[in-house]
Amino acid sequence: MKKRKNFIMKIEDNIETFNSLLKRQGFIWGPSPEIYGGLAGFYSYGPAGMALKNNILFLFRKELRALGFGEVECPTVMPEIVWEASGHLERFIDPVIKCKKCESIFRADKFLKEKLPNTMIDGLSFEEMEYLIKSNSIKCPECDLEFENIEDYNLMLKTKVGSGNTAYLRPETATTTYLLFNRLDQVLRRQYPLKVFQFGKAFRNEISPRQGVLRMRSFDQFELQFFISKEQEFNFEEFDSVKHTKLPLLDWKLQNKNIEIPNQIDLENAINEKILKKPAYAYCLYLSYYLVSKLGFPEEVLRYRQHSPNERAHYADDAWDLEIYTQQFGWVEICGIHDRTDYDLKRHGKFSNQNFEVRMNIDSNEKEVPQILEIAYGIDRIIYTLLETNFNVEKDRINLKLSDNVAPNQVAIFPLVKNKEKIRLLAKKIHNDLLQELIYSYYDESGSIGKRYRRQDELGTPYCITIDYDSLEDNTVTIRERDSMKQIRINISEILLIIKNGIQKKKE
RNA sequence: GCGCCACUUGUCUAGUGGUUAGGAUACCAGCUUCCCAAGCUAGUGACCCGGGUUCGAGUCCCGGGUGGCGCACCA
Repeated sequence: MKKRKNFIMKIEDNIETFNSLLKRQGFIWGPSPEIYGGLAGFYSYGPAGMALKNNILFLFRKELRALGFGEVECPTVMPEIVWEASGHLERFIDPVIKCKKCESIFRADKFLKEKLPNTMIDGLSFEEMEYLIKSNSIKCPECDLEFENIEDYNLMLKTKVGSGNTAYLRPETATTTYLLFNRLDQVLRRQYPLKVFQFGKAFRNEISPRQGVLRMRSFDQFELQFFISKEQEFNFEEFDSVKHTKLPLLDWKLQNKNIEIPNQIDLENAINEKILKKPAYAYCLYLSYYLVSKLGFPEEVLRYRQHSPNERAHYADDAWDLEIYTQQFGWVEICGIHDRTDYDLKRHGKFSNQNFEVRMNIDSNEKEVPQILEIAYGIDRIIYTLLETNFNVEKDRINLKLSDNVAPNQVAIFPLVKNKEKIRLLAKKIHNDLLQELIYSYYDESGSIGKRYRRQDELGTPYCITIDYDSLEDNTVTIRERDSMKQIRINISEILLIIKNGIQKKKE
């Protein structure tokens, strides 16, 4: 009889393998709703993705609590006046001209600037721009038809509340945090800088969302705010303890020279060399790095890139992006650090007729409107980049090298064979005991032992514990480490400690 | 939004007008198994949606959706 050749499945080391892993293992699904064909820019998280996300949120919250931050949560819908005050209404509505024939769409102001280089376009009203189009007989470059009126394309999702009041879904969480300023000032007892953060959904009606979860129309932000005095920005206590931290900084002057490689520079030097202006802002760069460093990104994929002056948002005095290098999309912004000055509070003070001037320095009677420094993470982008940069194809397996503290399953428990009842029962007992200790344990008895190891490797589970015949005699089990695939034999009573502290301690 | 291309089970794919829509893998049930995707047996599961052409459409045509690339957009 002919023996069938062992089938060895070749795992392709490419981005398609990664993309299918995201779906197969239940990290990210979409566009949602998939059964109806999907709506572009909207995605869902499966159980594995949600477990990962919750682990990240838990870590961030724990760290921030230790640093004295308070957490708030605001509505996702806010009335029109909020966005008038914040400047988003003006900045997020683009005037566009549409060709009636071929449906081509252009930004009206940019298009006019190009066609009429000698005319001042900035600040013109829609009517004035329409007049320019008609008087100069400006035509569609595609099909030569004359343009008619200007329409607005609104990047904010608009809705009606109650009896028809116009409201918008927030395009960022930050603004909604600022609206709580007078409350926070009281409840945080004027201990400046006030430190707060908010996690939640924000919405942008992207014209054409692409790149999967990197440009969603509904996405999660995690935004930290410092309300701080001008004096404190330059004289910031915590800066001293972090000033020797080196960060990979790519300022805009380097970018202008087409330099792509950041300088590893310590923060004190960055201040001295005027790459950064304010120690408090430099501390924000440090803090943004500190939180991300808990998640297990490889060192070499991370950099800080400064916005050039004309790339900055309407409110920003200085802006740097924390970027991660990905195979699929190149450098991806996962966090923006913005010096928003007193722009937001001044505007909201004015539009709401509130006085947001406070006395921030006990030595002085002077009042001032606080400055705001912001650290804004895109949680979905963190999840995507973390998964992609931790994804590895090894000889005959996929290994998702997630850190112990973010992996969806902390440990998996297997009976070596499933047809020996005593082994199964012991395995289930160990599994249940771990669940009781709030360890995310996963029980699996189906297929061969090797297949079960592979399943967990794809989910990034750092440890697998196998209960075998010897376990019944001497209360020991094998624990197998994901990356090395090495196993050691430990006592059942040691499991909990090893899961909590990592296997390194045991080896030493 | 525009142009070009694509869309078949959970995933990857074969299928150019008549197929019980094929395979791999996954999953599930059972057997086996003293540690890394083994083997055996059985099973579930798909033509993106709508319309048209045709005796007959996964296949051709039109519209829509979604994705990829290019343009535009991305405070």
